[in-house]
Amino acid sequence: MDVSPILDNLNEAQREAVSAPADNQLVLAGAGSGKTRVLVHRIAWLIQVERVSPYSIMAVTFTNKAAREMRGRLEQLLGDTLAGRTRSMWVGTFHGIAHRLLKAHWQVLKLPQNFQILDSDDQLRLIKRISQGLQLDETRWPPRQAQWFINAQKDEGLRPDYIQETGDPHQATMLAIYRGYEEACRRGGLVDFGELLLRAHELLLNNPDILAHYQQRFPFLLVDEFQDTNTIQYAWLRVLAGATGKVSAVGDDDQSIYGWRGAKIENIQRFQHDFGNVQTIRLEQNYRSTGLILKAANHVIANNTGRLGKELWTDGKDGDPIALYAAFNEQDEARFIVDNINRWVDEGNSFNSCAILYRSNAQSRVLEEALLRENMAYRIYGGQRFYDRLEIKNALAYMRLLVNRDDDTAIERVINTPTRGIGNKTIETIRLFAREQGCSLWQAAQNMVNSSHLSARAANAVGAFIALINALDEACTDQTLPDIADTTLKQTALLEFHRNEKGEKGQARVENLEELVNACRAFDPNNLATPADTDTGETSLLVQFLDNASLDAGESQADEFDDAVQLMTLHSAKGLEFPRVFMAGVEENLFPHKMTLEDPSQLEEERRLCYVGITRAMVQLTISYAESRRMYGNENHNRISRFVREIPSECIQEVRLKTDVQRPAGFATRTNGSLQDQGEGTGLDLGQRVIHSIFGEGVIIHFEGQGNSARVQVNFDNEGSKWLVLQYANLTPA
DNA sequence: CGCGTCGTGGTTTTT
DNA sequence: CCACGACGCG
Repeated sequence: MDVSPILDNLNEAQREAVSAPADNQLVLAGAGSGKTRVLVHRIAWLIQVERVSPYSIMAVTFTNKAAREMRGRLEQLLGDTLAGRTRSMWVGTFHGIAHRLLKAHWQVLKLPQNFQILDSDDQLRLIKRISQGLQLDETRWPPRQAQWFINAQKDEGLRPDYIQETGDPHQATMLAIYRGYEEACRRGGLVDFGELLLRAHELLLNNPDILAHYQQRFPFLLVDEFQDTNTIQYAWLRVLAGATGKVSAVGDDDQSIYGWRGAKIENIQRFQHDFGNVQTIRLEQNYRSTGLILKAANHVIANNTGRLGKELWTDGKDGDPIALYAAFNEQDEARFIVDNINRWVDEGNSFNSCAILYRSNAQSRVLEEALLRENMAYRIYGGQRFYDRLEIKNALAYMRLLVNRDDDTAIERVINTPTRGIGNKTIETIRLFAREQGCSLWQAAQNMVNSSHLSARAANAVGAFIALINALDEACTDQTLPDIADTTLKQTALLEFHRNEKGEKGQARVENLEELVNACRAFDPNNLATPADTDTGETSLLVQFLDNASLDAGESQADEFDDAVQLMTLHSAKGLEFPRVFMAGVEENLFPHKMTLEDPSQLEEERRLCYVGITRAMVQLTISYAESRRMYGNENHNRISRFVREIPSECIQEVRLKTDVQRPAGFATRTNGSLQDQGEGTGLDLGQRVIHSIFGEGVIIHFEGQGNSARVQVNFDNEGSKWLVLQYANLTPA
């Protein structure tokens, strides 16, 4: 067997990981160390050298993107040898695979065959209704909090009956909502994300024959991003592996940034204990960043305790030092970044080689405004995803009703969208009736139209709705998926409804709806992140499409190929890399965020987030912070983040503006603005302290325009920042 | 039912 | 400060 294609071009550690004995292994893969590569080559090794059938391999990831990438690269690496048999391998997300198990064993689980997946939006709506049903005051018991509670319990594998009651009234209320919610899900055949995992776990735990089947089928399990597994995922994996299954766990404890939503970094250590004979391999050679960037990252993360220990290194160049810029305020910071991008692009680089990373989404606004002012194309990641959009969810709700009339969440969503005279009053009456009868809203509505439970007008409207759905169903029989979508949009008048919406919003929504039809046309069940078994022939294309829409929300935005600056939070940057990275707002209280300062473990997670941020940069990293930042309406003076202080000074070069104006103490010397915007010839300078007869003292933060129209933005100590026309402002240096 | 006003809350996000 | 949701009026 010629193993060279599998082992060539791997470094020693990678090779060791790929060719390790077919046993349990833990691969600690540092940022940019070729993790996916190792995973993919490991699978190839198992198949070609260890002669493991692809049929016996399961590979689990967290995101659909990662699953798709893995499958793609796998097919690329051994497409020929496998001759299409990659399909028999299970590659997917935890949720996708759990879904597949539930679909295969719906009868055992006492689920309706076409159970629907509840996304977090649907979940929240449902919880709201449960709370209302329990007569709870929404301000005292915020549905969001209940949702958080329920999901946290499910992540820990806890059903209501297993939760220890503490006698705490708050817990009691949350539990009551949880119970009501579970009942509603059971009645409606609804399964939320946590439930998918929980059920998949229970399926194996409670059915020895089924467990034995899967244990035999999958003697080899591979898990990506192991540091992100939560309690239930870990438990599921452990059950599935049993005494004989071999697990390759790949992850990086230093990049664990999802503890706040249940990920258990400890699972890595537990894995070493719970699974026998674990060989641990570290991938520390980095192929992404320059030496100084890696040095900075290593020093920052070294401040965390309890690490498994890893140090990135490169045999590449040291590269440029990290640039550090002290901005006056967030506007100045944004302008600085934009200026730098301009210069970078002037040097022949592309816009999409630049990423601006920030801790919280609120920071993006100022940055966007600055980019907009410069007419610079940008793309924000992590916005609303395609299948999460209101208009799309409405359309999907209609399509769900075609599959299952008893889907209450779907009815709730569209019974009066577009408006058809079924007001809140009527809906509430139907809900009440349904609750009394223990039936679905659809059944209740049908019943009430035929009896005289409703006013003539309401009965008319509800009857029309029922007729509409039935007629739509009829019209869609035997139609292709895109035709079903198209017919739905037209017959329900959704398209019309949004077309009549005023403003650009309606326009965008119509376009999205048209895009939905395209998505239906392009839908290929064989090309999913987690493809269904070939033996699920009973499931209609429509059902598969709907399931996929719930499990894979689609990329947040199109225009992937535009040359645009990339904006995103540090969290969503994980796994990505960019030649030029700007980390903005690196200040105490913002990053680390002030909510984390009290708790050492949360603070360490912030530090890992910083580590993730630094290691995104390939060529040049620029860190900036603002000495003054407007947050929630008032001015904040934050100190530079402790994380910056953890970077060795030889890795950093402070950016200073060339200027000879004296600065008041406390302000870093200003640097590098674009020259025409610095108020030349006005006797004033950016960053200068000035006095205004009415507003008092402040600092100049912007210049704009020339001559008579020249304006200046001054950040006044007591009045906030204001734009003034220079000619009339009568500013004197302080 | 649709629009306006008031009040509140405001890390991070995938599935 | 600003965005979103609840509530009340025409």
